[in-house]
Amino acid sequence: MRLTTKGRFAVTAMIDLGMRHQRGPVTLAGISDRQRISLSYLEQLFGRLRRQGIVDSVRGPGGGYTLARPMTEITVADIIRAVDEPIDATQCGGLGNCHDDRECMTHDLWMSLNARIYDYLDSVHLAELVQQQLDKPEQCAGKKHEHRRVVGSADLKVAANG
Amino acid sequence: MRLTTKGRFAVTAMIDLGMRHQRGPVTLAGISDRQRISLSYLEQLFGRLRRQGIVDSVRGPGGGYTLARPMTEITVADIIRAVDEPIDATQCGGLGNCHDDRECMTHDLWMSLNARIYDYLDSVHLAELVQQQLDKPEQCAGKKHEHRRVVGSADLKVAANG
DNA sequence: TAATAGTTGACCAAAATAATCAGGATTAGT
DNA sequence: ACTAATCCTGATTATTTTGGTCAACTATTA
Ligand code: FES
Ligand code: FES
Repeated sequence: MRLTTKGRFAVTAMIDLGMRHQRGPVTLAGISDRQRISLSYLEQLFGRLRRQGIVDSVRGPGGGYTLARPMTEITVADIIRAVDEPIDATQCGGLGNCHDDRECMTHDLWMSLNARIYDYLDSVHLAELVQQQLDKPEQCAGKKHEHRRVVGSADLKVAANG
Repeated sequence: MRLTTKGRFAVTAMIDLGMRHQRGPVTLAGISDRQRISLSYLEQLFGRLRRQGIVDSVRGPGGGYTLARPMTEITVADIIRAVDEPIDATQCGGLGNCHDDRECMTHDLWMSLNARIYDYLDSVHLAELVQQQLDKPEQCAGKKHEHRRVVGSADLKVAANG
């Protein structure tokens, strides 16, 4: 399990896709423009998402990407797993080349920690995140925008200009 | 929030420390040998952990590192926060330099996702992980074992608070 | 007291690895 | 044929990881 900007970009892009997939295929150029993510990078990410069966692609003019499954059946963990290929296990790489009993602690430890985090990320569905975005009143609709503190713990300090 | 091998190594090392801090300071050389983590890397990691007040250091012969707080008051998020300096927010960096209405989705999205993950990792204490290791019988004592891609979703269940 | 050895502390630089981007090739609609 | 889009493969950049050196500190020993 790895959690970097790569996985986050993928989740962001998938939400963008989820918000407008009803109106036909969504182009990566559009996502790139809206979310300010490099088009080349998106292509790479969606290449993996497609091979993992999370999205479908339509080539040619009028094409783009569309969801391969309903949003309720796509979890955040699915997305991250697809683009951020999982670390196998530990330094043993699944071969168990540790010769003593103590080294295996690392192995089990990472595996269980991974499992716990995955277990959580598997409980968050794309539908929730999309709905969460749609529920927001036009927070920054053209004018000065004001961020609500949807999250309790982070010290969200935003300097809204205006 | 970032979750890479860096944070994982730190967690692994902290569990090793937690398992034997009762018998006095633990040397990084010992952790390096047991967990197969580069000594230089450990020094770097524990330098941060010390500055964050998570561990204390004792120099000279018989020295090493010891926990600065009881294990029940150290969370996984604490450790990861200490070694893996958190990403600020998004590309706007908390300043809201997005000029249009749509970009802010990224901001709130990442913030809330971060908060959810931190919220979870804050609920996992070092004491649990240490106990989890101590509870394990000799899992791979000289025996050959094969590893699989257990990172599915429900393959590896964790018995927390055992 | 003085010397010695074991240990952290801070720093730098190279090597390994991963993230990010650029350009061209391929497919399909008009 | 032309264009809009996905696909593919390599290059560039950033980050992680390791290795090394030297100084500071402290317990042990002579
Ligand atoms: S067997 Fe995988 S780390 Fe020991
Ligand atoms: S204000 Fe932070 S991303 Fe728009």
